[in-house]
Amino acid sequence: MNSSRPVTIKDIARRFRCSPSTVSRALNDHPAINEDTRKNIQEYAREVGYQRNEVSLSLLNKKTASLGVVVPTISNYYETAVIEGLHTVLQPLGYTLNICVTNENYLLEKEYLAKLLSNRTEGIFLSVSQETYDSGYYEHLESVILRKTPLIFIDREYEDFETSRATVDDYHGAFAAVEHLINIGYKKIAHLKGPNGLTVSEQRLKGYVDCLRKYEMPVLDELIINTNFKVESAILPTKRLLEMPVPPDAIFGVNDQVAIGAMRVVKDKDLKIPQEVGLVGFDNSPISAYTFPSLTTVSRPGRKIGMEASRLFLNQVNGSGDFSHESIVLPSELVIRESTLRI
Amino acid sequence: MNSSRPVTIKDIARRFRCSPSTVSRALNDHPAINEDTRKNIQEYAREVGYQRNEVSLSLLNKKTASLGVVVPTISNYYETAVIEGLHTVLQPLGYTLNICVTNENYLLEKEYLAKLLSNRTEGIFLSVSQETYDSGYYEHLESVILRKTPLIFIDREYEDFETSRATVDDYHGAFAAVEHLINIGYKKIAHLKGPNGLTVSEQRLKGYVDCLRKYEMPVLDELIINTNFKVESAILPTKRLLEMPVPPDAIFGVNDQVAIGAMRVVKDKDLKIPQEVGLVGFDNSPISAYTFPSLTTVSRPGRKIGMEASRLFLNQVNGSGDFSHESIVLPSELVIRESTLRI
DNA sequence: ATACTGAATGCAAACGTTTGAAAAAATTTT
DNA sequence: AAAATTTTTTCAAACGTTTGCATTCAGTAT
Repeated sequence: MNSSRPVTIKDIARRFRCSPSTVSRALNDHPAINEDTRKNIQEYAREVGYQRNEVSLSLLNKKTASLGVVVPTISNYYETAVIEGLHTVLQPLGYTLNICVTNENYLLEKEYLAKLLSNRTEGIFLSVSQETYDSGYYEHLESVILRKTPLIFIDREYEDFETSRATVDDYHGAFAAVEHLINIGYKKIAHLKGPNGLTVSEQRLKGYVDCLRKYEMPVLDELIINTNFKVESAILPTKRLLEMPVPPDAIFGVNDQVAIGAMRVVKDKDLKIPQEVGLVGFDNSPISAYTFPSLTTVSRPGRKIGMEASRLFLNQVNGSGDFSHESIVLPSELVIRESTLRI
Repeated sequence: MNSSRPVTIKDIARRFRCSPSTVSRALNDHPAINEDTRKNIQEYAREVGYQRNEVSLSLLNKKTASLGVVVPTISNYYETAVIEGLHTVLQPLGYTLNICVTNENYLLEKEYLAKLLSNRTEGIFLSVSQETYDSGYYEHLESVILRKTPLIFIDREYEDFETSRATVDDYHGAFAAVEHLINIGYKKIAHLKGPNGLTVSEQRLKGYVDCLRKYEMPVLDELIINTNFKVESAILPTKRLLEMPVPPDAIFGVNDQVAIGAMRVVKDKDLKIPQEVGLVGFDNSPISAYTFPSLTTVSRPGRKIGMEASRLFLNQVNGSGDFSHESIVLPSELVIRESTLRI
């Protein structure tokens, strides 16, 4: 059934009773080839739909022009934005992106990295899975380092390796968000935090905590509740918060999804936003501008992160002499909208 | 700088003063290899971090185990769900997914397909770009067909080719949505449609139109307005609708994003949902359940589509004898929520 | 006629791996 | 000790392409 073997240079050579070298040169417009020969061969090649076998070329040149992108998920606005950013820069340069989704799973991550190396990928963009982060097992990265395959961390970093990384300044973003709430006059600010162990979760939590401390407000454990970044994971925690004897008057969600989940619960309780409860998210996802009320949030430039990460990669590849390992931290910006617009 | 050439079988052979064949067999646990030799070689290989060069194997076996996924965008819930579905089925079978984003651009799509073929991809999942669809140029697919590379259409189909495809029943989903609005008692139903030319847009529009006709309601051009699937593209059209002398009392959005945009505008005008204006979306994206009010929508099983598409691919590959071209149409289901819960 | 130039083509090796068949080495049987 | 058998290893080809160097074949200058 799959009988139609792709046409090769040898096939063409046989047809013209010449050597493969001649065909190769003809197809590549080598000057030493007779004009007629060239034309005939090129025409015939087009006719039979010849297409260069890049696999053999990869083997010969030890260049694959393919890059690995290993991420925990792609069902998020932010992650897809990052990929888009990578794409924007790297596609025009001829690179192919190999996107691998780990589902926050250590074993899968390990497997993917091994596979990418086996496939002689020329560079890897990695946002480590939560399991990896939790466990602290980073042996699977050793081989990447050993092979000197450029490795760029995205967001979730690992400090023991000398690698480049591009991250967003989660800490200051969170800090600014909470400071904004305090400035407006909210007195009891809760935080729906992300999964334990992840840099993003921890950094945002730290921004929240440090800001409260700076303004000498108490940091209460019962006001810090876990979520898994998804809308529905915010529902129960928010309910719990609002049923406290003295409920919080503001909620800082670890991302927009969670904040929107909280918004729903607040409204179900017939509490006014922002008058009775203030709400802040994180990400500045497209939808955050169109909820009712619109959501105050912290922008997180995913596209830019992708583009910066590409730049870091290219620096390493083109870099003369030593690798120049760089750490890029993009600022995150507070975007004030209706959900905190207390008058 | 990139001085650390990966260790090859030849390197190991030299080290043990034996032939590459022996090393290869030792590494693959071939029975004809002496136990000691095997152990020594395997241990050494592990030590120096040997990793099989899959590129050379691909060349030898004419198998790449890589599949192309060509989609217009990945910044959508639905598309990422499809990819997740593909992933779920194909990753465990050892396939690598090569995700290519065309940005609805014909030239890029063409380029990607050529590249995938050159890289000897073993199958291609394609959701054609809008430009392709509009222009009707499908020549770039000829070579895929010619090479008998399994080609699975996702969503947007092209009827001139004998290929498999997996799509959602947009037509009946839309029909059901509008019928539901009519049943509840809405009298003047507008439609925020998707970009012209795309199957999804057209099918949903057709469902809308046919349903109105069935119930002998007028189909008014001024109630059908274009959007580009994004939230913000719904804002102006909805404003225009609501400023009509006799505004519509229900709006059917081509997707959830658009419906949520409309929701925002309706609320800005202080109109009650669902009492004064009914709203329906399409996709059943996670957020649609948590807007306020929650959004009635039509489910669109992206994950399932991905899994079905995988199945179609596997059928073709494993299929004895002729290709069995199949067309899978998954049903879409109405999910009734608060935005149409008129009492 | 002979040597020299230049154009056009072919040869062979290389990239890293696998594999059937042949060869070599070790072991057993007579 | 020779023959037969078994175990272990090597050879060589193959996958498709490129490329430096050699070769061939004209044509031109001496």
